[in-house]
Amino acid sequence: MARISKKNSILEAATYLFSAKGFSNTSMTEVATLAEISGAAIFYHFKTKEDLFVSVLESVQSGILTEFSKYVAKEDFHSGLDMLLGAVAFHLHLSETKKEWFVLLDRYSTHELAADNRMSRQYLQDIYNCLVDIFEKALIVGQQDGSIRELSSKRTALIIFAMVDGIRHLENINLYHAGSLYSDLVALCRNFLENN
Amino acid sequence: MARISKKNSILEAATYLFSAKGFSNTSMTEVATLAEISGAAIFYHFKTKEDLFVSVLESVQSGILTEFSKYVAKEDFHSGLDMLLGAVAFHLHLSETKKEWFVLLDRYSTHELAADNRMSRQYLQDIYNCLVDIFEKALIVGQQDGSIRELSSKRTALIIFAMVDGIRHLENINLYHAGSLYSDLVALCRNFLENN
DNA sequence: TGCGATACTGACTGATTAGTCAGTTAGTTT
DNA sequence: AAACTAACTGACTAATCAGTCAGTATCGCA
Repeated sequence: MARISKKNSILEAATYLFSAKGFSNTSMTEVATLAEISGAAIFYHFKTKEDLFVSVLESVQSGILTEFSKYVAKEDFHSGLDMLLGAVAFHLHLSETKKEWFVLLDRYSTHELAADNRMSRQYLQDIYNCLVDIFEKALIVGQQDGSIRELSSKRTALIIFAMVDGIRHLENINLYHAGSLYSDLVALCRNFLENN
Repeated sequence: MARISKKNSILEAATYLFSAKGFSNTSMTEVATLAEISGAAIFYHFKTKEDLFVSVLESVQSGILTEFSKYVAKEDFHSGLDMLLGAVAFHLHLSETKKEWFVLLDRYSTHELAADNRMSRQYLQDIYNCLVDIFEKALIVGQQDGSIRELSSKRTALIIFAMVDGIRHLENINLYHAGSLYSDLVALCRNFLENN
């Protein structure tokens, strides 16, 4: 079998469609068409539509986790504050290059599914913990090296995550030109965190 | 006709269901059952399902606009900074008491519909402009009375809106206890805006 | 009383959907 | 070459859905 498994092209098609149109607005037939496979073939690889969705979520989880660990491994910072601002910028950057992932996470149906599907819930938890942890770690480093003032690292990490997330949403609703706010956001973070 | 029009109970049922389950996961039959009316009766009052949704959005728009104008009319502030922090708190408060409204606004389908429905787009624009304007006005007042330092009121208003919105989302994903972050958020705003 | 309009109902339809299944093809092993 | 298996297909089904329609009940009003 020279070509990479059809299973993968189903996953890719499903990721794109679930992200672009949502779970219930995407039919298995559409996924099959995009993956260039018969409708029935999907049910050979994935038991149900929900099963397919969980697999998509799994691949998003693995994608986000590896992207962030690659980023952390590569970059080298002068201070905790720089590390945090860099993480904010990288988060915003990744959410543009891998928009499908983040749009999928923003969809309510994703969280509704996670409410009664253990594995989905776990994947979501992994993702959010990864996204928040990177801020928290930077905050702790920054407080140790003196670049960031004293404050609860856990709560502050959540607040910063909420801010970044909020900016992303603002961009998605397409009423305001939120892209131009990235620099303001970074400035706000610096201003708020810096050890005067 | 002693009882208030059935049209209203359809709207109420639809608001609840569209918010709780999403547009495509809510069937007209469900709406009818909850409104205690026959399935066909909905189509007497509303031409299509999309038409019903637009009416729901209209009622949410009118609800949010009146709630905020009532708030603005009632409260009286010492300074622009107090006005802004009050608006943040009120926004968070309203999003708890009228959760259906805000959940509906968070749903992707709402924005997808607005993308090719002029009236929906207008209602959404009204809502977001209302929510952002209240921050912008407070920022301008605060800069005039000296309680808030110099910064772009438009961009800062958007950032603050994004923050508040982000906190709301964080609460909805139900992984973190975001309610406890309200005070941290207000503190951050004060710290960032205050004219040292 | 009777007319017309408003507000509804039950029974239906055509389209779409997730999922099934019996069978076929292609590759691997013996 | 025969046997076995993994990957896949086309044709189907049962359920659900938005929307239609012909008819009915209830009302104000002439």
